[in-house]
Amino acid sequence: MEYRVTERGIEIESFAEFNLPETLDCGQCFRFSPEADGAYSGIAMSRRLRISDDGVHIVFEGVTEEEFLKVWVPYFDLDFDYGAVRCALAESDTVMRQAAAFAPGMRILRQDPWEALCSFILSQNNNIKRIKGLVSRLCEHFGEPMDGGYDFPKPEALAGLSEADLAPVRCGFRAAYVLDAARRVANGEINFEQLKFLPMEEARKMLMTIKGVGPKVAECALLYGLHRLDAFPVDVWIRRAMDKLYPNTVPEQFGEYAGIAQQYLFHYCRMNPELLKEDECKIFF
DNA sequence: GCCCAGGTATAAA
DNA sequence: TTTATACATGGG
Repeated sequence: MEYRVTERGIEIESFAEFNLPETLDCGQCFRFSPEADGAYSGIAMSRRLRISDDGVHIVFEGVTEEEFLKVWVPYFDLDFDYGAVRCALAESDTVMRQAAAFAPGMRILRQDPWEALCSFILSQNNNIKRIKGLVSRLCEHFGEPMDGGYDFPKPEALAGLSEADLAPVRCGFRAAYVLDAARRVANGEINFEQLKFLPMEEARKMLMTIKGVGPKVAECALLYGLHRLDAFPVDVWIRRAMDKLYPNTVPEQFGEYAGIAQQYLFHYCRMNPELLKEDECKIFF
């Protein structure tokens, strides 16, 4: 990844395979938000980041060379060729081609595994706007204060709490699930280093021993937190589309990039909800 | 009020 | 093994 050190921070040239809203506002993370000037600001990996893209340069504002290379190149997966994956997936069928073309600048972030697991436990039976609110309150109440915000709380900070303690988060029945996850991660029963390399089916099974973690949350933790691009797509919308598109097949058909395929489809469907309405019969039906 | 939201646990068929 | 329902909360 070519970059320049400037007085504003680290600059790279804008390129088609890195689009800020497509990457940071596609439902894979919940801690970034756009500002009035179009730049995105948020806290990830225990650091605040403001990042802007004027179409010529992408600027990691105030970031040092060391931090860029150590933190943000991995976080945004900048050394990986998403164009090649998009091309490969586009060959699989016409809907996948449209979905991949809809957000050509989407990348799969390498998020902190605990934050991803915990965020997607909170995500269940919820909408993205409210998920952001829950995550935000969890951080405000239990995360370390830092740089005009709060870090995502470590599992150890939550492991000793009670459901009553989590009341201000207003996450309802998910409180018990978050606590079980925090305890099991804190005491080492759930080991992310191990999950990173375990065969997919075993990794899913291990995560699903956590209360409130089913196949969907497990998939999200594996894809977004452990960068397992081969995680099975099990989102209900995607399953519905896939059952129609690919009858009598299994969702692993996208092989090592099943997770990326799922994220393209999810974003495409979420931004174009009419696609999944049977009576309007746009694409999937 | 009613419906739904990036689901899951639980019970029952 | 598959199918139905409750679950806390709040935005549309």
